[in-house]
Amino acid sequence: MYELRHLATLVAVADEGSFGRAATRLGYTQSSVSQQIAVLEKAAGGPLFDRPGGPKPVRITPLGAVLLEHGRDLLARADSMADAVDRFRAGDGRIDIGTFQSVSNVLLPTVIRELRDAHPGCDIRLFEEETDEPDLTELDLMFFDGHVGGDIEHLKLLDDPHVLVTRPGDFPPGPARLDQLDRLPLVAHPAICDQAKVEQILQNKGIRPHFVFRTIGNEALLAMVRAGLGAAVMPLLAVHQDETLAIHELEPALPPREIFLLWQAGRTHSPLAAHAIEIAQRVAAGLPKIS
Amino acid sequence: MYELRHLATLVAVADEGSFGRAATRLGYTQSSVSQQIAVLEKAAGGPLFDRPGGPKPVRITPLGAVLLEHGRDLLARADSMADAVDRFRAGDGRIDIGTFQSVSNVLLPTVIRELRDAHPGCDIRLFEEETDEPDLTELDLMFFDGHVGGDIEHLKLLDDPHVLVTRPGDFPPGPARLDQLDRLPLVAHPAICDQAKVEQILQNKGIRPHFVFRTIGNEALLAMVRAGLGAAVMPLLAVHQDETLAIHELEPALPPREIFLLWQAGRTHSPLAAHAIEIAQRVAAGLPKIS
DNA sequence: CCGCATCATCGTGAAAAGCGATTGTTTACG
DNA sequence: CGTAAACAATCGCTTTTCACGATGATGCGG
Repeated sequence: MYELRHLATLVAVADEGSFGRAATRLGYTQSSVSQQIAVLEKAAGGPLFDRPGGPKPVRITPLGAVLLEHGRDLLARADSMADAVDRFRAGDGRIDIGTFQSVSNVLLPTVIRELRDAHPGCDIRLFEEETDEPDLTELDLMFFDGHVGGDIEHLKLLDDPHVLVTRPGDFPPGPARLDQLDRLPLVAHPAICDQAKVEQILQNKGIRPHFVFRTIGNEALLAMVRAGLGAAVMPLLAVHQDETLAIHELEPALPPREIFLLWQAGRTHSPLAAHAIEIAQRVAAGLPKIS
Repeated sequence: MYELRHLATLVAVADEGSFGRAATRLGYTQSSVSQQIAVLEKAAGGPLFDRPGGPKPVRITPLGAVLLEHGRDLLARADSMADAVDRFRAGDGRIDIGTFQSVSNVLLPTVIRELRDAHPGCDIRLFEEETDEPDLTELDLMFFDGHVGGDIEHLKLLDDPHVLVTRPGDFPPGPARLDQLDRLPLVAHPAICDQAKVEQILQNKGIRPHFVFRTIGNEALLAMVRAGLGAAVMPLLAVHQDETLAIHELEPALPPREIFLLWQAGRTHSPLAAHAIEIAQRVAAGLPKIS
């Protein structure tokens, strides 16, 4: 089998026209170059250079030219492979991140921006699926608001408290008592993932809000609140806060929505993924609480 | 430096999902595969596979995927290189042959046909230059009608006798005496190469033909003979013999045109070139004499 | 005919590749 | 819960390869 080292020697000899000069260029001795060429010639089945003898430069044979042409190509590609590895280790490369529309309206953009700033050459791909059973096999990382079975490792990023969102005049300022939700007209997310858990808890407490509208879109929910259709119980991070809306903590507090970062157990992270995890953790820790 | 052997192992492990099965496939032992991957991992600077332990298959890491992708490409190209070498040794490849219009009207087509039949995949390139100083540096072989200085090896293919060509009625059948050429209207090649030597000899003997037309084209010369412009003294091989022309040997014979096959001294021939030399020699030996 | 430049070859020591056996770990199955 | 099976890592060892320095062979130029 041909080896790259031998081909590098072949190229050096062809370039220099001399075994000795090729040896100098490569940091070998002349005899070593002779042997390497001999190995190649045995593998190729014929002489690769004509040795005129004396001070005349050696000349490639037709057979040698065949090997030389392919050899140069191979070496160039081996170099580009080494480059690709170096770039990857430096943080370049691709990362596939899974997310959910209902999550990370606040978190993800910040993480992505920091990641891009740190690794300008990287290729970040986002995959958004609304499902209870995420498929991590094709992803490096995934944001998710709950636990997941299987061979998954998870890192808890933050607790996102549920709040009541109303029009400023429709509800007395300050915290809201949970039982005040009973029979209240509410808009909310569809009853999947985290929302399902919230409604289960309310039901267990005998609290029956009146769900008048459901949508997956956070902005649509808030628009409905502004339009007076009803109030909203939703995770704080899903609320784009401004003066047209009033935020009320709940008492007693509902269990917060827990936001996790997931990845397949036992998997070695790319530098990019490792950095993304670190950034996500830091950004999550620095998020403002209820304002 | 990465070596092809290591990359082949990497690919086998990735394909098989197991160090042991990769070893079986490659004819190694499992421990050897472990070591090869370890070498690669040291070169790449990180793990290339996640080893879950137990019967679970090993899985490529992102870093490993980078190496794997390039490695497959490199190995495929190394294979194609080995193929190219094999094909070359079997007689495929390219051959560059130099020729002259005034030579090889008979010889070259036969040689080319035999060569193509024996090596259907080969690439034969012909270079025709009318010059007294042929340049062999870019050619594998060259047909030529004379000696050449420099580092040239030569193989004499055949003696091509000079003959007198006339219209059947214009000259008594049978051999012609050389002195009969004196003052005879002749058509001939331009006075270069072989033709120059012929005219030198005639002049030394005091024989002064009357050259009424010169052209490089053999067919044009013969057409002029048919048209009655004059007779022609030319090498036999240049004559397309038919009943419209009469061929006369010369007495005493002029030194024949010698046709050589030339190549640069000390150069290793490709199988194709070696075969071409052998064919040319055989075809030349089998050529018909004066008919 | 003798230096000069060059490549081939040989002997030696070092590095590596490969192997077999063993150990440790994880999974699957009773 | 314990055991067997599958698997990779590791260790000691042998064989092969690699690289070197020295020496010999060859063709060229004065």
